[in-house]
Amino acid sequence: MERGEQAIATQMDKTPRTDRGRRTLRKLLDAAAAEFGENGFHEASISAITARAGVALGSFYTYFDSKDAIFRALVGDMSEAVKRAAREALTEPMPALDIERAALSAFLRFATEHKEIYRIIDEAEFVDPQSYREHYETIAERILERLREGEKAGEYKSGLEEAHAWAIMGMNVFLGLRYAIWSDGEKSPDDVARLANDLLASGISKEK
Amino acid sequence: MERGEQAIATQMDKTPRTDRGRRTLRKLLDAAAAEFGENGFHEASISAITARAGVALGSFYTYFDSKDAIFRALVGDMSEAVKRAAREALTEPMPALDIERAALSAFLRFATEHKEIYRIIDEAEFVDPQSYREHYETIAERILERLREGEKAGEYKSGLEEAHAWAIMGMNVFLGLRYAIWSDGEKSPDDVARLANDLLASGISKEK
Amino acid sequence: MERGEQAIATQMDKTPRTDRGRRTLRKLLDAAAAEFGENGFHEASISAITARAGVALGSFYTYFDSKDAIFRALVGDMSEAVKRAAREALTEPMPALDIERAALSAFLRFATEHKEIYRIIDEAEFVDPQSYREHYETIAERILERLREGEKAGEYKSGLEEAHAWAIMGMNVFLGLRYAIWSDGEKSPDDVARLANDLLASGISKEK
Amino acid sequence: MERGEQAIATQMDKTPRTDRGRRTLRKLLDAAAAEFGENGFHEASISAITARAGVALGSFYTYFDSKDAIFRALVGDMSEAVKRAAREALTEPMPALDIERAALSAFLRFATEHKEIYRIIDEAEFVDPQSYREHYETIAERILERLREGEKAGEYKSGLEEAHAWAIMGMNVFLGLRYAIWSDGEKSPDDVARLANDLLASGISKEK
DNA sequence: AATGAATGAGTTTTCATTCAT
DNA sequence: GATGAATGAAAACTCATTCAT
Repeated sequence: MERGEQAIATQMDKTPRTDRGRRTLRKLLDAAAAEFGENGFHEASISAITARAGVALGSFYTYFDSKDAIFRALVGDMSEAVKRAAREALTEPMPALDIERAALSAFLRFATEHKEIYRIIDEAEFVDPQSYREHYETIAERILERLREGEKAGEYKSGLEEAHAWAIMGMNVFLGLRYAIWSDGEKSPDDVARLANDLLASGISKEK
Repeated sequence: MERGEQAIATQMDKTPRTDRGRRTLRKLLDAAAAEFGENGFHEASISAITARAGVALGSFYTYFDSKDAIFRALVGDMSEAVKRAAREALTEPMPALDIERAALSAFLRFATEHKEIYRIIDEAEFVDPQSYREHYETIAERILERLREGEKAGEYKSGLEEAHAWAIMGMNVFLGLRYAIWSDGEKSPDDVARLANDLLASGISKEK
Repeated sequence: MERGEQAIATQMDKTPRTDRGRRTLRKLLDAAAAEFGENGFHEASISAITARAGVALGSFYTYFDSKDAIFRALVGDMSEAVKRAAREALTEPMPALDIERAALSAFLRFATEHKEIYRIIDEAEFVDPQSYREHYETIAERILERLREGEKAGEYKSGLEEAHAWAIMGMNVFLGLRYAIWSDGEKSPDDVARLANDLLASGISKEK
Repeated sequence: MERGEQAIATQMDKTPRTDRGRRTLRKLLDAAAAEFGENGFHEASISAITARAGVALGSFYTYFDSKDAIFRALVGDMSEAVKRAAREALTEPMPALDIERAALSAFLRFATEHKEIYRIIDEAEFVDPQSYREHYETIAERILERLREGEKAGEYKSGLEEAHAWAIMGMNVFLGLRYAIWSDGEKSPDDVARLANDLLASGISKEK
């Protein structure tokens, strides 16, 4: 969570004006990520968050209007972080397929480091449906753009469309669930990504 | 929910002995499915469920031990129903790829009819993690079995493994989310299934 | 508070269905009257009310939706009780002036018995302004009607109007404050009423 | 609120020493009058007052010891202001009855201009009962003095006593409530005062 | 079996007041 | 004097669960 406070704070017009305030806000966001990740939105209590952050209960409300508000801030934050992780893995030009592989690999690595991301984003389906939907729609769009570019470059078949993007995203998400969250490292991110990339490239049918 | 009471009740040793009892149990399950589907586990209240079912609050505990219990029963029920829907679509022998297509198509149809499954199963991640995990693990196993059979039959490449099953399941789930839950019918289940089947068959790379 | 539960309960669709329930509702109303009377709305707490009533905190919400709700119920109840006290003093036909005297006397007696009435109705100005206003408007109307009748009967001057009713009500309310609430009985209700009645009858100017 | 800071500040030994300080105190008092008038004591918050006054939250405590303290200061201030308004209307010698009329008229005018007095003084009943009582007792005394003078001057009947003063005060207060606070100007202060004066002079009985 | 009243632990939220800068 | 962050006690309210009838 290296950035975001700026933007988040702006949305709340509770922007801290002092340095001390900025430090407290940061402590609260980190504590909330941990709490929500470990216990889920409903089990997490404000007082657990403030205890973890080492501030008084009331201080929470200096920075956020409600439990929902900090959750929403966090979802935006994580959503941004996931996308950034992918973006950062894609700096240099690569063949279209390699881009997908690198993106998945980066995502798996990120999810392994931040297992709480699944809980938090999944729980948004219930706590803040709009940002849940936006999260996936944005990612699907980005994938679709890449498909179009690969198509234009003659590396992909023609006729690719939104549904392909959702299919690819689904693959990635579930591979992440299985191998980043529920696994103890039996398969490395690169191995999983390579395997998925083969599937994506040429499917599973036996070539005749 | 055409069946299930028997099994559910068994899990609870609160099997109703009279006809009247069986009717009440059924009313409660249906009401719970609707409530949990509309409002999610935490927003749903026992009293809302009993009100919907038209029975007294206290009667709930004649049939279930707790709020968790009825939720768990429901997850099992829906999980079972999803699998059954797939199974029913797969009675006659078909080429391996066609089986996958038919299964996806059946799932999409089922999800369209029962939009509440997504909420209920997704929420199990938080309320009853074990059955959430079991749900997906069971489905992945079934897919893997089919992959192995297709492999044996020479229709699929060799080297298919668990990860492929998870990738396929992820595709299916996200296509369901996008086209069964969040769509107003812009794409028919069959269209989506065909498209996904092509991807599965031969991937997206331009063949040389 | 001899009546009212019926009406009050109706307004809340939380009508108790059993006898036990009706008894609890009554206990809560009485406890609330005492609490609000002694401590005022804001100092009174739900838990103090339930403690006084000898029921559990949660039971409060079986009968009322909020602290406001029970207060409102109580204001209606007391408002009704004040009017009833006046009405009961006015059963037999009397000369117009005597009616006013009897009404004031009855009011003073009632206020002496139920000192909490002032606090509760006065506080309605802040907690439930509408019923505060309605309370006084209704009483003023009743007085005005009586003035009109006395006028018609040739006992009162002509030209009496709403403002006279408010003036009379103000006299009565402040005499009640001074001699029913803030006095230790130095002047009997009848004495005060007689004195006010003289003022009302012929004013304070020296007749020429 | 043209004066008072001096006196108020004295009661608090927090008298501002600089000009800037005096300006801040004034801003706080005005803001508090507005807040308490609009929202009542309990709904009003210190932070709303300081926000309105355009000063920092903490600055409040440079001038007042507590929320109660500023409220009490305000009640004293308004109480004083009401009396002053009456006093100012009574500079030249007049017949006794005319004095009462002029006093009422002045009061109604004042209340029309400062509708917040009613809320603030009425709320004192709950927040600071002592000053509430003092407020009315002082006014009643003043009225009683005037009655005695009119009596001595042979303009009033003999036998007038405290109760008459309270009756007159009640009339005035309720006429103010009805025609200064709850009216949109349908009746001018002078009209109301004249009408009340007639009632006071000779009552409502038909003369024989 | 059914009913609906009773229970009370647990949570969010508010806000007057204090304090460090 | 001014600022605004920090504090924590206090209170309303919810609701799963129990229980008497």
